[in-house]
Amino acid sequence: MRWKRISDAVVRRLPLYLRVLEEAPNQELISSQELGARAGVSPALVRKDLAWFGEFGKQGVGYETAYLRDELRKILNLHKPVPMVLVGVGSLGHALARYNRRRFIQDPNFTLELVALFDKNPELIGREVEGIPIYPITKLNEKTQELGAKLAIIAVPADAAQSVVDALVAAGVKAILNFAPVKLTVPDDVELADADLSLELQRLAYYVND
Amino acid sequence: MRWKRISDAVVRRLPLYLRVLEEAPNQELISSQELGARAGVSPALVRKDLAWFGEFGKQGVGYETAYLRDELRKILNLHKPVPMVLVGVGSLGHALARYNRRRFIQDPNFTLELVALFDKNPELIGREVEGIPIYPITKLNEKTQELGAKLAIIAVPADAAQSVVDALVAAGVKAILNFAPVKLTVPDDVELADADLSLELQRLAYYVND
DNA sequence: TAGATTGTTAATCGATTAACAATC
DNA sequence: TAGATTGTTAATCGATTAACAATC
Repeated sequence: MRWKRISDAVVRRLPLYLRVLEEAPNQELISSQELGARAGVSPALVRKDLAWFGEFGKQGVGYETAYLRDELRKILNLHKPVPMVLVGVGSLGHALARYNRRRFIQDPNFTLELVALFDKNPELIGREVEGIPIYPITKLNEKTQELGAKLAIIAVPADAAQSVVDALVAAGVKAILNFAPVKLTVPDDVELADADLSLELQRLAYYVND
Repeated sequence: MRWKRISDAVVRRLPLYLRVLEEAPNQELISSQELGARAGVSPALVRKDLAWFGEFGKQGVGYETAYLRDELRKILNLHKPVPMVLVGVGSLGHALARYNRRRFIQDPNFTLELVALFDKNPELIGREVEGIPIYPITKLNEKTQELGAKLAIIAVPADAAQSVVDALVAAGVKAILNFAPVKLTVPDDVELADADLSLELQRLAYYVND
């Protein structure tokens, strides 16, 4: 880590700020007031969040849009290509792969590049999705290391997820986005984010009054 | 709302507890200790969360698994079928529809039923995904009301998302899961959850040190 | 009865907001 | 200079944890 341990709540807002800045390329300056309004965050919190990483603004003036954008990209490691792998090319995995690849091709700001897919189904091996090859899961360790991927997406069935996580961690992956509906365990130095759609929908059902 | 306004942090954990209970159908009793351990939550917090909705346990004994499960289902409105619609049948929408439908068919505990899909692409109209019909977006209001759907999923491009949200709200939808990468606006009585995959991946990139 | 565990209150912790001196 | 806005400290708010009396 380049800075002291920053709270997850803070890190979560950084991509939000970055998006606002990327959507305002013709604007020279932006105040915490305006940045906050567009990101849905209070101006004070915008300033406090940014202050964890340095002094990016000028008193009485605001922040230089392009400069702050570049600094945020560096903080988020998005200033250079980030290779990424995906495990589990079922219908969800397939869709996620297409989604990401297209985003990568169409949006030059989006530097997260899916470079390999893995599945255990022999029928899928050798095929590709939007030009990304599908490898057998037995090649996971070798390929992941070869490609230098430190970020991974998991879209395998629940009962296979933990063993896939373990294999990814062994291959040096440091952050995982998990779509399988199970609680997974990772070492302290690996970040795990759950994108559990069923859980989210069940939560939303709470707000649906008869 | 059947109870006073309950914090979002609390509601978010309820489906987690429900899952643990559903995965332990042969166990008569469960303590806050055990329930918490399996859900990844402290025992004290489990008890406090549940206490917002009533007294479900017995001192010195714990909670009756089946009873607590049924109560949680009622709290989350999952004790009866919840009709749901999805707008935007691109590759992501398509995959989400398949994913949900299969889950609904295979898992009797999963009562969220996708009943209609909408898209503006004329080529898709009249087709179906896993037996769910695709309607033109012009029929959104009529069909949503007819089917009584109060929960919706949005998987349309960013620039179409706000107008879709407005149409859903007008049709009586009370909770929306949004996959489009934009900040959307809804009235106070509608719950909006963002499932912004790019944002989540960008956040994870922070943890990938060179 | 003795042991265990709930429901609840008080203490702690962390995150957000308010306020303002510094300064562009 | 006068007006505006940052970076930062202090105050507030809310969520989690600790502790324990009630009681099964």
